Amino acid sequence: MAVAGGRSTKRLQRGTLSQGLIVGTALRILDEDGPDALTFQRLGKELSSSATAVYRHFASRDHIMVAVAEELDRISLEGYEPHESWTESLRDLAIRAWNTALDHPAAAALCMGRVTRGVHELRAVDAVLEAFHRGGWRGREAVLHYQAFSNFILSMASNNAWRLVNQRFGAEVNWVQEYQPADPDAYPYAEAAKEHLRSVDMTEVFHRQTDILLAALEAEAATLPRD
Amino acid sequence: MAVAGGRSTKRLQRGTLSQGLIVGTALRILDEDGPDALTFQRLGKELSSSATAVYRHFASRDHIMVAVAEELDRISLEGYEPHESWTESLRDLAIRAWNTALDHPAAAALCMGRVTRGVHELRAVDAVLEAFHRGGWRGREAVLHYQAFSNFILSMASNNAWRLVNQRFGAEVNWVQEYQPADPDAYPYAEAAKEHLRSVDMTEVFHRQTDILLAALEAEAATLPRD
DNA sequence: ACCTGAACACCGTTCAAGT
DNA sequence: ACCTGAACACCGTTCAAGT
Repeated sequence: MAVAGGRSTKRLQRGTLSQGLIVGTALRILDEDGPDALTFQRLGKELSSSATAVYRHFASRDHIMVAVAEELDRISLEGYEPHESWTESLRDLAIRAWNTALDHPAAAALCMGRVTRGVHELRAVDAVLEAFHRGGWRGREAVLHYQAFSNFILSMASNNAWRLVNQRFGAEVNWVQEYQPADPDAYPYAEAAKEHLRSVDMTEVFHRQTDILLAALEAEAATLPRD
Repeated sequence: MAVAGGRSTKRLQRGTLSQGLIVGTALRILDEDGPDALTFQRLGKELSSSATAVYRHFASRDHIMVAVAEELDRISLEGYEPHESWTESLRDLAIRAWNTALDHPAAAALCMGRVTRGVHELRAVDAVLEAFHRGGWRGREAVLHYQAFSNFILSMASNNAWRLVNQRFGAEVNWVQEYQPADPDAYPYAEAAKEHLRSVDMTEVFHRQTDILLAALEAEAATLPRD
C-alpha cells in the first residue's frame, strides 16, 4: 500500500509521460487552482509520477510555460476559417483570444502572447496578416498594423485574465487598504463614479474597443490603393 | 569588521526604515536587475538591515508590490495639469503611463494598474473621469469610457513592459525553439513579414493606437448633448 | 517599538542510482 | 531511455530574543 487514493503500483511504465500530457495537465492545474498551484510537486502528483520526471520532457518551468502558451494559441484557433469580410476575420480572431483568456485565466495571465515560435503561433500571425493583406495593406505598413492589432488584443485579454485570477484565487490584499483620510471631495469625479465602477462588464468594454478599432481600420482601408 | 564593502556598524538605528524608503529601494532594485532580483534578502542588503526587518513595515511581499504600484501612479502624474482640450488631457495621461512603463519596466510588468486604493490611483481615476466629463459623457457612460480608456492604456504599457523585461533580463528561452520542420510556405504572409517584424517600434504603434482611439472618441463626443 | 538571527515549509533544479 | 529519491541553494514568512 502506497500513499493515498490510487493504484499503488510501484513505478510508472516507460512511455507514459509526454510533452502533450504534461501541458494538458499543467493547464488543468492552472484552471482549477490558479497560477501558484503549478509546481513540479503538483505536476508529479497529478501525473502520478515523481516530481522530477517532468525534467525528462521539459528543460525548465519556463519551457513548460511556453508550451502552455502554444496550447492557448492552438485552442484559440481551433476551427478558424477566414471570413468573407477581412474585418470579420479580425473580429473573430479577437473574440477567440478573449474567450480563451476567459476559459483559462490563470494560463492566460501567465503566458498569453508569449513568443513560442511554434506552429500555432505561426498560424495566428499568418491569419492576422492575411486579413490585413485583404484589407489592402502591404509590406511594413501591414506588419505595423499586425503588431498594433495583436498587441491590443493580447494586452486586453491577458490584463483581464489577471483581474479574474486575482478575483478567484487572489489574496484579498486589494480590498484592505483605504483611501487616505484627507480630502473627501477633492476628487469629485471619482467619488461620483464609485457605484458604477463595480458593475462594469469588461467583455462589453472589450467589444466596444474592438468595434472602434475595426471602424477606424475600415475607414483607413478605404483610402488604400486597390490591386 | 563585518561582511564586505560598507560601514560595518553593528545595528541599524531605530527610525531608519520606513515605507517610503523601502518602496524607493524596491523600485531601484527592480530597475537595475529585473523582477527576480527583488527578494527580502536583497532588500535587506540594500537597506543594510536584516532581511526580515522589512516585515515591520509591510505585511508581505504583495503589500510591497501594491505600494510600488502606487509609486508608479505618483511618478506618472507628477506635475500633471488638465489641458484646455480634453482629448489632449487623455493623450497626456496615456503618454505618461507609457513613459513610466519604459522607465521602470520590471515594476510596470509586475504591478502596473493593480488596484492600490491609494491617493495617487484616486488622482489618476479622477483625472481621466474629468476629461470624459468635459467631453460630454455622464454617469454610467462616462465610467464605461473611463474603464475602456484606462484599461487600454495600462494593458498596452504593461504588456510592452514585459517585452522589455524579457529582452533585458530574460532567460533567452524564446529564441531557442524553431518552427516545426513541416510546411515551409504554408504560411506565406508570416513568411513575407519576417524581416519587418524585428524592426517594429512599439512606441510608434502605441501612438498610432492612441490616435485612433482619441479620434473615435472625438467623433462620438460630437453626437452628445451639450450642457 | 523596532531590529536581528535562527528556524520552517516550500520551490526549482541537479544528479547519481535504479529498471 | 526514462523514472526515482536524495540533496542543494534559495525564497517568503514566523517568532523568540535582543536593545
